[in-house]
Formats: sequence, C-alpha cells, structure tokens
Amino acid sequence: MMSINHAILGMLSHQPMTGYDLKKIMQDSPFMYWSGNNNQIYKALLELNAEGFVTSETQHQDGSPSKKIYTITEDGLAELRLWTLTAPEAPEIKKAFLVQLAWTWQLSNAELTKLLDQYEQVVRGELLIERAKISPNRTPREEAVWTLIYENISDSFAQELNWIDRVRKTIAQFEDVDSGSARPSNNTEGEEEMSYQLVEKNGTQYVLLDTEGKLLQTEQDGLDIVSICASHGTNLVLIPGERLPDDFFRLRTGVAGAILQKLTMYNIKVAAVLDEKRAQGKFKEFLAESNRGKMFRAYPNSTEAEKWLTKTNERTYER
Amino acid sequence: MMSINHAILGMLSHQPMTGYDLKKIMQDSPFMYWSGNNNQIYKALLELNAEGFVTSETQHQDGSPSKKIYTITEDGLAELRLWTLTAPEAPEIKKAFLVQLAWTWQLSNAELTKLLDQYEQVVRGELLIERAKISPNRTPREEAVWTLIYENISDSFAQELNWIDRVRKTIAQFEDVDSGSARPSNNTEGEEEMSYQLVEKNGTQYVLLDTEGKLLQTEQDGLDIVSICASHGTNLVLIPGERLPDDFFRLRTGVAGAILQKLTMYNIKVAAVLDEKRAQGKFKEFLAESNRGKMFRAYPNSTEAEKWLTKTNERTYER
DNA sequence: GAAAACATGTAAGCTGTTACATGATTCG
DNA sequence: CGAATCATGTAACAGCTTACATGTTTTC
Repeated sequence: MMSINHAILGMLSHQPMTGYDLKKIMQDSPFMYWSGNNNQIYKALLELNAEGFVTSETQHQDGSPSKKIYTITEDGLAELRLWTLTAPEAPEIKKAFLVQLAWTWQLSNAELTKLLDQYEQVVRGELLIERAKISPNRTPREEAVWTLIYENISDSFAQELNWIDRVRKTIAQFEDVDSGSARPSNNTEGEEEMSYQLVEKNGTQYVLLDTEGKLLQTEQDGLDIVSICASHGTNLVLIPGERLPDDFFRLRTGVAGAILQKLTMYNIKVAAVLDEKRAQGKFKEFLAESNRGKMFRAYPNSTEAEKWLTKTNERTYER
Repeated sequence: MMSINHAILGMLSHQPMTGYDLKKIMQDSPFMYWSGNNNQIYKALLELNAEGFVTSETQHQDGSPSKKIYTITEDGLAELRLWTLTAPEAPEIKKAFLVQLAWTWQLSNAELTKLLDQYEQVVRGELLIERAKISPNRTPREEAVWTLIYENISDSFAQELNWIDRVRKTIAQFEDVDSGSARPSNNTEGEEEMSYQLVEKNGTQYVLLDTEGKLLQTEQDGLDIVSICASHGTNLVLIPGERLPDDFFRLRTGVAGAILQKLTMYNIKVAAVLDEKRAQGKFKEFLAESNRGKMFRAYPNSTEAEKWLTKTNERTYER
C-alpha cells in the first residue's frame, strides 16, 4: 500500500530528479505498472516532502520553467529500506481475455481462431514495446536482480504466447458447429514446430521432446524450449538424440554452447539420450565434464535419463 | 470496458440466476478477477435491465426474502456474442513484488533471501486457495476451453515459483556485503520446542499443541507438526489460537498459506481454536471457504474443535 | 441460541485515469 | 509556424473496495 510513493523513493535513491523525470521513467518502465500520470506523482512528491523523506530544491532556469529537483533524505533511505523488508504482496493478474474467452460458446471455430490471432498480436505487441531497460548498477547483485526482473516480465508474455498456441491446437480438434469451412490445415509454410509432450513421473513433470521434429540448431530453439518449460512451470527437459543435429556434437560450431547456455541461464535441467557413437573426441570430454554438473547430462537410454531428471528435483529449499 | 456487465451476461447465458448467485460465482472464480462485491453486481444488473439485455422476475418466497431471478434476453445473447468478438485486451499484470525487489540494494543477502521465501509462500498461498472450478459444459469445445482457462492461471503461478527459484540461486552467487556474520547454519540458539500433548478421545488420538510455546510462523513449523503426527501415527491436530501469530491472520504475509500447505500436503487435518476478533477481512473469507472443506477448520472453542476432529474421521468422497 | 448463509441494497472512500490549464523552448 | 518536449499543476470522473443496513432461514 502507498507503494507508488515507495517506488518514487526508490528512483530517487538512485539519483535526485524532478517530477517530470520520474514521470518519464515510470511511463517507460514495464515493471512499475502505474501509468505515470502527473496527478499521482506530484501528489506523492508533496506527501514525501511533508514526511521529510525528500527535500526539494527549486532551480530557476532563466526564461524556461523552473524545476524542482527532489533529493532523498536519510530518513527517506531508512524508510525505503524498511519498506523493502515488508511482507510481499501476491501478484495481481487481470486477464480480461480469459473472461471473454469463457463465453465464446456462440462463436464458430473460425471466429474463435481469429480472436486468438488478435490476442496473440496484442501480446506480441506488448513484448515488442519492450520498454527501456535501465538499471542503476550500483552493485553486481543489483544488476543481476534487475535482469531477473525484466526476465520475469518477458517470461510472462512468452508463457502467454505458448498458451495461445495450445488453445489454438485444442480448439482445432473440434468439429466446427456451423462448419462447411474446411480448415486449410495449419502451418502451410516452413516454420516447423517444437513438438513435445509433458510427462509426469514420480510426481514431477518434465518436458519430453518428440523424437521427430525440428532439429535444435539455434539459440532461438533454446529459447523456445525455455518458453515451453516456463509455460508448464517445470525446469526439466529430456531430449532424444534424434533432435540433435550433427553440428551439435562439433563443439567448434558453438551450437551446443549457444543452446545449453540459454537453458542453463534459465536454470533448466537437460538430459539427452545419446548413442555412444555420436559422442566422440572433444565432445566426449565435454560430456564427461558436464556429467559431473547438475544441469546437463547424457545417458545411453531414456530410462536412466528420466531417472536422473526426476530424482534430484525436490524443489524444497536446500539449506 | 464495461466488461463486468458482460461477464454477468456470460454467466446468465448459462443459467438464469439471482444477484446473490452471481456474487458467489464471481467470488469463487479465479479468472473473473473482480472481488464480487454487491455494489457492482446489483448496479450492473440494473443497467443490463435498462438496456433490455436481461429481464427480472421477482419470486416471492413466503416469509423469506424475495429473490429477483434474472434471465438473459435475445438481445442480451446477441450483445454477448458481439462482445466476445471485440478486440481482446492485453493482460494487465501488476507484480508489486517486482517494484519492491528493484530497490533492495540496501538489504543483505540473508534479508533478500528471506523476502524471497516470503514471496514464495504468498504465491503458494494463492495456488492453495485454488478456487472452484466449475464450467458450463454445453459443448465439448466449451469444456476444453474452460480447462485451458484454468490452466492459464495455474501456469502463471507455477512460472512465478520457478522464477523465484532462479532468483534465489542467482543472488546466492554474490558475496554478502555486510558479511562477516556467518549464518550459524541451522539456528543453534533459540530453538524453542513444539510443545504438545497427545490426547485420546472417542478412541481416536490427536495432537494437542500446548497453549504456551513457540508461535507457528514458518514452513519449518508446519513440517515439525508433520513429524510429530507421523511419530504418533495420527493425522489430527488441534491448535490453540495462542500459538498463532498475528501474521497468520494476514493472508498477504503467506504464513497461513505456507503452514497449511505443508499440512494438507501430508493429509493432516487441523482444527484451530479462534477468537472472533482475530478472524477478519480476507482471512474471514478464507476461513468460510476452508470451513466447507475437510482439512482445516476453525472453531470458537476447543470442545467443538475436538468434536469435529474426532468425529468425521470416516472418509467422505467428494464427487 | 448463536452463527452462518441467503438475499438485496446503500454510502463513503480510495486509486488511478483522462482531460484541462499554463507557459516556455526546441525541432522540423 | 506548428508540433512536440519540458515542466508543474488541477479537476472531474470511472472503477472498485470496504463497510454499513436489514431481515429471514438454515445449520451447528
């Protein structure tokens, strides 16, 4: 509560600023969710001033409108610290589209699909806007935290896009009521999909890529897997060898590096099922090394791979 | 815009209902994100009536308060169809925690980790509430769509939990600023015990926590109770209100969520003895909801609490 | 016999939004 | 020269929330 005031304190803890500066930052920030309208900001600044958390210094610029530069006080810093320690609130998620979708029983499949397409565009638009990613890099930890904050937001959109795809596929399975309009199958052109299934074993879910499907070749493929995982809230993936191109096993090409780097960055545990023959030379060394780690391992068959994936997964905090 | 009116139209498209019915459904639905307060619903019904989208029929039940049963009209159905075809809105996601996290540079690693733990508990709490999953199954497609809607919501929470884990691991990589204070591993000092007795009534045993003793504050405390129960081969616990801290009654803090989540996970039935005054606001709603369930209930005195605990021990199947 | 649920409504208040008001400067 | 940006502020309104008000029936 009163959190816009604290958000302003936070921004001022980085630099003294004018109300107008604050407004711009807030408008451009994806995680400070207020619209950044004057009414709130100038009012908040007056309040913070009255409480002694900020001081203001009027700067008369000859001719041009005079600025009020606000600076945080010691009391303000203390208050900010206190506030960051208060109990976190649950996220507040309002997806009007879900309400709309809930009552679409009167629509034909074609109409529903069109609606999904529109929603996808809206969500992609939000992702595109990708607002200013600034960060006060006071410490390495702060920098890392800000990166994670932006990731949280783009993950949410990625998850939504993935879900939209799932919905589209699901409704395609149903006969159209007022049909007659044969669907021209789905994807016409290239654009192969990352086909997979979700498997549950020992109470843990993991993503199992199908043996047939697109080969993992680019960083984008790594990100696709990340978004699949994010949408299911799991961090476990089993990759059959059939999905790995030969280049994956030539370390020089960097294919394995690029993909695995993305996956480990998102804390995703990967098990691969590999034929002895394919793992040779330098790649064998690489495997031996990574098999000691906890993020990527290779096994000769899927049973063992699955065992490793699902075993150590207790997400209970170690400590 | 005006979407609560349309949500109401949607619900009425399934069945004629009273304002009170609508209120209950809205309160229990996770995707209709309005709080379901009278003010909005009754006002919306008047508006819909004026526009000719619904008709109302007053049913005088002799003695009892008379109902107004609202029925959707042809015009209403047409309007609903039109609305479902309008361009979807982008999801509106407000994660106050991200704002808070952004300005935590003043905190130590230990404080930050504690904050993350609290946030995890709050999120788990939201998942726990897991509201009523009803669906008007008019067509198989509609059923599938509703399943997807609920999945969207639980996916969001699952993704958040996953992200929390990622944050925790990331910040663990950084040296503590004000370090020097080595965490004394599992607290050696303090370490109050979970004092209790074992009571036998009507041939059933249950664990009765003493009125004096450690307050139930963390997930660990929940696990302690689990292990006490396990060691006595019972799954019944009676908790006196004295052992519950004030934070337990503030749902936002996640204390109740974290503890009850552990207990229900291990299928432990809990009765609490509560003073009226302590259960207010959101917590009261939470109680009313869980009092319908079979795992956690609150009673004003220990006699009633004991009665419920020891009585209903035959298992009932929910359909 | 008390509390909770059923049932309909009203009043007050908070938060946040859009739009208005003013005026100088800079940019195309 | 008009539009956009800088800069500070106010007014009115929409949406939603909590709390209040009233009265009956069902449940414990």
